[in-house]
Amino acid sequence: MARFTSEFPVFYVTVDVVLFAVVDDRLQVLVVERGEEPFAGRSALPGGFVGAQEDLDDAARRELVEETGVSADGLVLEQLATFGTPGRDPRPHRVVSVAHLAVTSHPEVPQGGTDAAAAQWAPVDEVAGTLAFDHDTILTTARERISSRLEHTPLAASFLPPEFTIAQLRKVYEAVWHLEIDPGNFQRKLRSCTDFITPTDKTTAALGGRGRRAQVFRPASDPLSLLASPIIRSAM
Amino acid sequence: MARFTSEFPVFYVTVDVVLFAVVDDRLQVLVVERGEEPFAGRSALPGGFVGAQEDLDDAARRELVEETGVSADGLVLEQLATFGTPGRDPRPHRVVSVAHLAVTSHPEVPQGGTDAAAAQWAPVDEVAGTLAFDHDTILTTARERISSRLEHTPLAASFLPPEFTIAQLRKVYEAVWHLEIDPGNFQRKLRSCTDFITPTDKTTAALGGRGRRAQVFRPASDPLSLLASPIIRSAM
DNA sequence: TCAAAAGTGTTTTTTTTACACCCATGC
DNA sequence: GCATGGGTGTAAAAAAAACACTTTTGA
Repeated sequence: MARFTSEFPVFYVTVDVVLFAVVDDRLQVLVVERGEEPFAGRSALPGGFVGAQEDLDDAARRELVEETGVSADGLVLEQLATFGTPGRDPRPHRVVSVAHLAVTSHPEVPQGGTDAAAAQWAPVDEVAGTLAFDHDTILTTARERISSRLEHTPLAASFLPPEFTIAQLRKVYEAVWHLEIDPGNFQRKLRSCTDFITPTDKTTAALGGRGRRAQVFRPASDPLSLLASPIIRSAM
Repeated sequence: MARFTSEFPVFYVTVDVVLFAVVDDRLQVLVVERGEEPFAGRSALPGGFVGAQEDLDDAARRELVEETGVSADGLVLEQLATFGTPGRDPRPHRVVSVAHLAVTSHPEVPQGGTDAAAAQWAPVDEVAGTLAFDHDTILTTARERISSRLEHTPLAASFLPPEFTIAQLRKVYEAVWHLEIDPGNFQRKLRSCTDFITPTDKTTAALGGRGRRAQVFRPASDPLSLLASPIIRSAM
């Protein structure tokens, strides 16, 4: 498609996306099964080549939707890091991949139809160590980043629908950080962060569980920016 | 040099380096004066094209040394972010730049000789807003990252020679964070972080100032890893 | 009535901050 | 001596952690 002649080396540039969600109280990542060599049949992160006039994060969003069929609305996405070691792709040409971190609150995968057939959610702990290319390294980097983002920004709400309870938020922290948090202290702490969440006038309808109905909250500011200032300071 | 024909778009990949040092108790950055269009005569970050078989951080280190003549030993370098918006380089081809963050403890610039003639240290506050390409954006990103690294890792020692006093370390924090830190509290806090610094049996010889001689410290672990766990928690 | 989840109260512990004060040294 | 920077002491304030306890609901 493009022909290039130059005095400098040229590269392919791809994007890969680590899309996280909390499903069944566990941190899960969206992976696709590779249909072609190299690594045919192995799991890999969704991703692909960046268009000639396409911005990097646009490419990441596009590839994610194309390859997995997840919906792009409300999807939080930020650049993670770039992986460019010579030989990271076993094919002859040099491929540099700009990895992105993304979070979704509705972790469905529309089965059938497009490429999405090969996409599925997998618990991070189970899939770690099994991925194609250098995607295990990318996944590790992404886990570190997501932990840090939860500590320093209001990102946790991005794992949840627009309205949620404090207990749901707590389960996000517990899933990502892999520890138990005292419900009472968490309650107080989050209620004091008015830049993070604001109460609505609703309580949970009789959904599912027993126990007292919980107050419903919303993120304090839309759009929920990844650039927000530190919110949560310690792991409790 | 390389000829490429492909069904996918191809890119040039460059590296840019934001090299910080603390000079005269101010955070300074190494910039080069551009000799060619575009942006001839303007200041820019040192950087250049990645070699066909070269790793990204190797390229960053190489370009830094080639363009500025700083010594590479003891240089701490980590990937910052990748900038690839179409049109960020006004020339016709698409150029994606992988920016790196670096810190040096000996901010000399060997004058004369190679390309280094055009390199100089400049206070970050003064140079911000004046750089070529999208280098102002890169610099802003780098400042945020360096602040964060100082808070969460033992990176501050990388600004100093192998042996240093607590007051010197304090001045690094003050320069980067742009605030004053209580010397007494800082002393106690740092002395309690035994993973960060360890005392030597020396005190400062009669160097420069009046006042009591200070205890000399060393980084606790060599090599001083950027991956170390959080050290300093609040800004005091 | 009992278990489970929401939410509040209270106490203890730890960390942070402010700032007074002593020590050592050059001028 | 005295100003300057190094370093310690101490107490108040704030934050974090632990955990008992009350409330509200479904079964």
